[in-house]
Amino acid sequence: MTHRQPLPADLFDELCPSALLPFRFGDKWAALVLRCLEGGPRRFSELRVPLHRVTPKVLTQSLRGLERDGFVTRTVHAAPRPAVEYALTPLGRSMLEPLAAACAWAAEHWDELLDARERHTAP
Amino acid sequence: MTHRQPLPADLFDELCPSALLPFRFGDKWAALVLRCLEGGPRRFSELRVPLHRVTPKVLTQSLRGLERDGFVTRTVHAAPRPAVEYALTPLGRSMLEPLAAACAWAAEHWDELLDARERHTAP
DNA sequence: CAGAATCCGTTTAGATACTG
DNA sequence: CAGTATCTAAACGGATTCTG
Repeated sequence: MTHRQPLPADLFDELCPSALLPFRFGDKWAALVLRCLEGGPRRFSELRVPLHRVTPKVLTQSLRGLERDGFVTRTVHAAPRPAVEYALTPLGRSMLEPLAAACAWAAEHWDELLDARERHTAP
Repeated sequence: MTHRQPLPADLFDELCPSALLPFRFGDKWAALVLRCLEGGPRRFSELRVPLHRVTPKVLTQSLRGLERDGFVTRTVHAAPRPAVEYALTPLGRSMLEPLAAACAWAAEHWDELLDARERHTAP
């Protein structure tokens, strides 16, 4: 016996798109945005500080995507002064847990990955 | 007090790229490929079956990326007959756990997300 | 068998500047 | 303040064809 269990005939029927979703549930910055909202609602300009390397256009895109998928809400306050607040929905909040697990993994294995990458380019 | 804790000044220093990594650690199919290798080494043509919707080029790209980052190994066997086997490294295997958590989340909340998306396009 | 080569269309990101 | 508008560049994904 050279091989163990057979693979399913079509992984898309089995896993897709659910398996893909958490890894591509939006755009490049979605994960970071969600984490920024962990501590409570934030305004656009507040989010721009930690994400200052993301242009406003891209940040807006990201937020729109997350809003569309039900991860965050967008609330406009006219008074006392113009402001827009983004907040996590229960769905968005429920995503924080697997997200944190993935981030913890990354933090722990980041070095190994960099080593592997370096070894690959300069053997 | 309108707001809670302050956000870090630069999320990139704090989290990036580690926070981004698990969500974009390669390409679109990387997660699926890793899951295919969970049960043991597989040959290219074996992987093509469950991933038959991915063209060989893209699958190769994916595998090369995973190899570069130390998630999988690529072994060429000349005898008894030409074959190439891909297998998980310990690093790749360690990724399976957070991956499974994320997939479980997706399976559980997939409906909610679809609902949200539908409600958004057709309110 | 296990890809490589080529071409191509779409999506995504980023820079820059401007506005209700 | 909270974006929008434009433009450009790159990445990504896919179809097709070919090869050691």
